[in-house]
Amino acid sequence: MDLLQIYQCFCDSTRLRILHLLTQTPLCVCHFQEILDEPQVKISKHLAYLRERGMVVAEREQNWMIYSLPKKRDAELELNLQCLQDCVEGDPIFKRDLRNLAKVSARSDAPAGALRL
Amino acid sequence: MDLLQIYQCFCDSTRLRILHLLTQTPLCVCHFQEILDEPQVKISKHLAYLRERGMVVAEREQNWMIYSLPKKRDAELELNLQCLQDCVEGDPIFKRDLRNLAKVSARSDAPAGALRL
DNA sequence: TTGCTATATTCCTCTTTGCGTATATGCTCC
DNA sequence: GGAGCATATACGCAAAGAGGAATATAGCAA
Repeated sequence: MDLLQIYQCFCDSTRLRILHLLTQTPLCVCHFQEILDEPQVKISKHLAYLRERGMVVAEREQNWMIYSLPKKRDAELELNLQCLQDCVEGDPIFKRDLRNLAKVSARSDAPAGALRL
Repeated sequence: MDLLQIYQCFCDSTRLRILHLLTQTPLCVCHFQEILDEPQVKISKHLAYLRERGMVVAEREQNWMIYSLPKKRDAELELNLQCLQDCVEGDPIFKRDLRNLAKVSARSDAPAGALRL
């Protein structure tokens, strides 16, 4: 995974929001659906895109697929994720996503692997 | 110019190399051609792409168009340009670009507005 | 088995992007 | 004016991307 692929992954708003959420906690697809308020197919395809490029990893837990950032990330990804977090500070959409994440996590109806906050 | 547009501008290798060079100095099109060793039309179109999105500004100086980063850049662009510089530290292609830039600037046959190192 | 939930994939369409060839524009000098 | 240099734009094309509708797959429960 090189720098160019990082930027390619970053250049869609849904993917940006997904990655931003994953800097907080692992999540399953239905959480993304609820937090981002986007259709399942859209979420699923963007997650596949990210996965093919090594930006996220997935593991199945019963019915759910838990997506997370890879444990070992190389320096470029780490730098850019940090930069992303700095950049979206104060952005209303990303802030709302975090609020929605808090709501979802408060319910704690999540599979064990997700929502490790 | 929002964050998404920044990433869209960053997700092509020619544009990345152009922006990387511009963090060093303003340059005209023929300098990019020589430093990057890419055809004129390719350079010109990527510069147009960047210009349309406010990532670079251009001013004419006689026959030449001098491209540079905007004097006032908002925080997101600044952060990402810094991140880019950190990320390409040690990358052979970007290093070669800098060497080629040094060669070109040593010749100092540049229009007055370019190569303000 | 059947049914249900969660997720992935296929098919299709539309738009954007990237590149090359060719041509146009803008400026300067004669 | 014309020639020549530097740069931009138009056109065509192939490939990638994004989204929706429909369908397929995987796991679980009864």
